[in-house]
Amino acid sequence: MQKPRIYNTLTRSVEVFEPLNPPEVKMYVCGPTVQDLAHLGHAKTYIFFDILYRYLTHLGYRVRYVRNITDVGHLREDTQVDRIVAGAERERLAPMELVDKYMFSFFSDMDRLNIKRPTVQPRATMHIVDMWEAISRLIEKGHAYVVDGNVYFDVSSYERYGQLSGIRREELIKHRVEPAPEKRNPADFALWKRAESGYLLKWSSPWGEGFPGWHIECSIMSIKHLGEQLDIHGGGQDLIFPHHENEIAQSECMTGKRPFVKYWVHVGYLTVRGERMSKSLGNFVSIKDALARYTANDIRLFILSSHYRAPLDYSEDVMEQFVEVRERVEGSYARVLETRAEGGAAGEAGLEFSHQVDSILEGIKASLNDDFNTPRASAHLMELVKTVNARLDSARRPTEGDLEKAQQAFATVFEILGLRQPELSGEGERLYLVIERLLRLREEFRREGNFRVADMIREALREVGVQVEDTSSGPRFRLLR
RNA sequence: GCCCGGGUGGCCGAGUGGCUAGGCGGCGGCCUGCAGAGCCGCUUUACAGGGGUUCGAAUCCCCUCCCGGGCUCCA
Repeated sequence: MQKPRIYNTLTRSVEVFEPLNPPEVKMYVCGPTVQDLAHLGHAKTYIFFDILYRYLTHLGYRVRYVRNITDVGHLREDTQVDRIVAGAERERLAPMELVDKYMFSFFSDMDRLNIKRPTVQPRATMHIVDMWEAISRLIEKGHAYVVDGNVYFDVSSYERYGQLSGIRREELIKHRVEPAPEKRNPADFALWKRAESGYLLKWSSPWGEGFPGWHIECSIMSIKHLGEQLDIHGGGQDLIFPHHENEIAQSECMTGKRPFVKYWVHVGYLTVRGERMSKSLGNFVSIKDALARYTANDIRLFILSSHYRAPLDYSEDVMEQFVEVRERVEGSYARVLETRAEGGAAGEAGLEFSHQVDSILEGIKASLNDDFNTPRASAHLMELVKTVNARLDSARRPTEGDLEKAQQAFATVFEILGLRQPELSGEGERLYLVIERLLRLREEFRREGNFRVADMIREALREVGVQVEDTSSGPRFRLLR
């Protein structure tokens, strides 16, 4: 079996993927801070890791996939206020009410995008005690120090600091924001912050009441749920520095084991008119808004269309292109199912057709093995569509074997890429029966040559989103979105 | 300022030295009562600009222009 190759941010090169302990794969992906609605930028990252998860599973790896929920400890730079606390004030909710609201909203978004649920989805607030045990260990080992109820990581105690981001140590002395004066070094970062009286989200600790720093949670949760060394750790490119850099420092100092993570994987930004989609720029589209307009498959095909490390520019014009793509892909698959339901000619799959389909599937695997080149994989998917359509259209009726081959190929590709299979009779059998009766009636008019009435029926159905198409084997219809 | 990525045909986007990316859109053909869908063909001597290396460069080197990102807020 050809092994996949993947780009490792740590080495800045594409490497052959060899997990530490095959066939087991330990994968950790940084989840969202649940303070607000998730947007399409989040979707790009999590859809990519979903494909990574699906593909490695398809190859036979046993993947343990952990994606956390950050529900505390993520400080805003300007105010030094926890983002959850800030969000709670904004919406006049208790902090944990806000967390519940957006955590469940996020889960729902992920399900609707057909993103598989990770093995474990731990929450930071469920690991407070684990965090301070780890912080205590770092203090004992001389990697952290306490000042007035705050605990900081001592960056100078870890000589490899900067390895992931490539930031040089002398650069770190500079700073944009006035650093907390009690820090020994401006680059030191908080492991535990003291909470002022009246602060809503706080826990008691060996250093007084407070709350954890943002970076420590991912070290703790990944080690707790996956062990001291991971195969894959990923997230958006924005997390390379400081979040992941700090995670490496903490984790390796804590466990004494190196490397903490074998492959660091980072996903490029979703942009709008060239600029990064973000809350602060106000150019974001929430996943819910996007799903009100487009299907999950539209969105997934769009995201698949560029390489995961490259930026991808969002616009409605481009989305419309992918609506067309999706209709073509789903249409081809639906025709296979329909033709199969009607019954194909007896016989095995044709040799040539069979070879064509197999080589397309090989092409998809080869593309994914090559640093998860999903644009090339989707080009192969279009090839499958074309090949299958041509077979369905040909004068020689497709055999049962052909149809089964085509259906299996689509099912495999859909599963790996996480595309939802179109359903032939989804919402309500009765709707379908009504449409069929109408079409039967229309056939009668057509036979009589009464095309005026036949076209009226077709147009009326079109107005309510039912596209009627006449084919040599009778009329078919599909529901438009 | 320092450090990373980028600039590919009307549009989106693969491609790291020779071999058709793919899609969307447009045009034409086949099919069809018409439409739609599908298939075939064309649009495609595209690679920011200028030098250089090479038998050969979108791909390697140098310079210039432009864009985005990171430098302790972000997936």
